[in-house]
Amino acid sequence: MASIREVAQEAGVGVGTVSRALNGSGYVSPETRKKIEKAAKKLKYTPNELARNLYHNKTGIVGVIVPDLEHPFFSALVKHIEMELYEQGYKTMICNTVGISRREQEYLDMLERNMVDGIITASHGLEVEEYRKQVKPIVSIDRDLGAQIPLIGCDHAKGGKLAAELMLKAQRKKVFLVSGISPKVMANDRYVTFMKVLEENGVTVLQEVMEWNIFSWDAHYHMAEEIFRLHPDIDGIFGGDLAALACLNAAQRRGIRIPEDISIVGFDAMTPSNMVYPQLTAIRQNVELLAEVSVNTLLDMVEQRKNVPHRLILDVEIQRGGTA
Amino acid sequence: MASIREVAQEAGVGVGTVSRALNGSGYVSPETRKKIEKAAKKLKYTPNELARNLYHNKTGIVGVIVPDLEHPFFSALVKHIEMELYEQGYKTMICNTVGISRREQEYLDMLERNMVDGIITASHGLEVEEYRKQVKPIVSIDRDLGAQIPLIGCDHAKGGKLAAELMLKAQRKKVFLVSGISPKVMANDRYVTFMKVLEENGVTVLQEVMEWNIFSWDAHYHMAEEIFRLHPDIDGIFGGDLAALACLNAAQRRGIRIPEDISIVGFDAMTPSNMVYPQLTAIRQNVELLAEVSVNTLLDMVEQRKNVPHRLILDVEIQRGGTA
DNA sequence: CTGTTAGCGCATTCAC
DNA sequence: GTGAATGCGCTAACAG
Repeated sequence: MASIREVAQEAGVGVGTVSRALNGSGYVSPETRKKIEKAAKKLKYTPNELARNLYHNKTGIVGVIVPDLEHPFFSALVKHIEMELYEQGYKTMICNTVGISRREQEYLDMLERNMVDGIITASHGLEVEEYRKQVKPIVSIDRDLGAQIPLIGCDHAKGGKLAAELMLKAQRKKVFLVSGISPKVMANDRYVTFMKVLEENGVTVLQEVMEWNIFSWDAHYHMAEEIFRLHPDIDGIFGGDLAALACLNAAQRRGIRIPEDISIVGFDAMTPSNMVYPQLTAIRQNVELLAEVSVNTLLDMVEQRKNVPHRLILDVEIQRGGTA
Repeated sequence: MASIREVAQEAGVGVGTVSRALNGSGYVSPETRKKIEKAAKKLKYTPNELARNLYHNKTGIVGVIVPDLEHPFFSALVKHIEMELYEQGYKTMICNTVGISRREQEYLDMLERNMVDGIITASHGLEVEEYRKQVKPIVSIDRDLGAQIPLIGCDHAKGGKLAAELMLKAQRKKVFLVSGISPKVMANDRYVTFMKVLEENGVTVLQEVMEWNIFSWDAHYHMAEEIFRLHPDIDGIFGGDLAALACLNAAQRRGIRIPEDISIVGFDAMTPSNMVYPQLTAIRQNVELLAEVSVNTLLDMVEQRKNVPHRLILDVEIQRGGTA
């Protein structure tokens, strides 16, 4: 509540001196420093960060945009991003777009209004053009927003290949692929590669396309039920963790033996994939690393530390479970 | 980049007029308004929110403190809090304390420095005294921080009672309770009530106390393994969702039949409880409502809309699954 | 109806 | 070494 001016008055010095003393910038004689510190303590002085922000035109806040915080992948991603940002002295403002691209737009506006110093976006409802207009720091996860905006993601193609190989090893013949609908995101690569590898080896691949911004468990479960109803003869399933888990559950409910009758492979390998029995076999992406790299790339831009690379592809690996 | 002054110059009017025209406050003649709007568009004027914040001494940001964003309950809670805050025109700043009370303290400091207008805390590592010092709006979830700070939580006692009744109905005789260690949080009530009801009915209750700020799946799983190793003869388990799911998994791995041999009941009934097979029987708290009430209570304080109640207890209900 | 002025609280010149 | 003055960009009160 007390301002720097009141402290200066109390200590009988000028505001400039108080500022220097408390911030350790510039020279202040030991005695006046003592006086100032005493005055500050007496008045319970706390610097008003809003004034600082205005002066420096910087808030130390980074915006993080995700489609759904309740989704295990995004909650883990945000958690690690927040921790990394904290290490580097930044705060995290979060936004759930829940499929509403207007919300994405509003966050971009906040960038322009200086409310945040930069943005990490993992939600992709908005047109690329809107992003291109921005001049301030943005980092994109899993979707190419043009040459000006760094892109970070995992090696989806390799993930698709690994998943396909698991199907081949288990000698599956009729495999179901649950994929997203958006060709714009990198995740699409894993479906393409998965299909390509399997079809080259004479395996039939059926496909179900889900709305790419539907993340609810119920939606996944209904889809799983439909898959088994319409295609009772499939012997393999590949999809995101949630889709895979929903299929596992639906299969168990129907008494299908796993992995004898069917192979199920997920993608992400987040915590819930370990909660089920048997544990889900899945392709794991390294969320911690993804968060760390995203944050550092963004802060390189914010603080103009160095030139940032345009795209970074992180490795993936197999989480061996009991479903494939 | 362009400031209000430049717009005023471009339009050939004063800054006050520009401010009024663009904010819709005060009267501006249609023609000057046109001029101003044209000038603003030409210069791509965007108001700098930092200056506004300084003037109003308000940021429109609410801080949300949780122990672990990756935990299903907290990720759902934060999601719904964020959505509700958004509806009311506020932004969400988040903080993962991951058990480090220093982080909680730093967020309280931000309150004092005016970086956030208020705080909703669901993390309880810090001493109550530190909270009591604060004069700005704080709402606490699940822990009593004194008469000045509104407390919101669910009816843990009823939850414990419902869980106990499930055990009684299944005629369990030796039940294991996985509880947290902190007597300061409301969650403690459910353990107390659970034990009380069962012991009154002649059921033996064993107990394992977990570090209350450990939320990792691995920790839970190891604990579950230990429980079955040391107490192979138990026929019932009650604990948080994660503990219950870990026990379910460990039981299935050991070939224990569920629910024939053992009843497992969770608390929270978050999404992962539906992913397993059979679906977990659990006590559900209404996270959406919890989020909504917390936000509204806080904003009542921030905007001084009305007197806020000291404590609010939300109802719980049984999620019927296949494990009890 | 509109232009001018005075802060919001702080940090940084520049004289002294 | 230190104090006074200037400005960050905006809003609101006050003249005109």
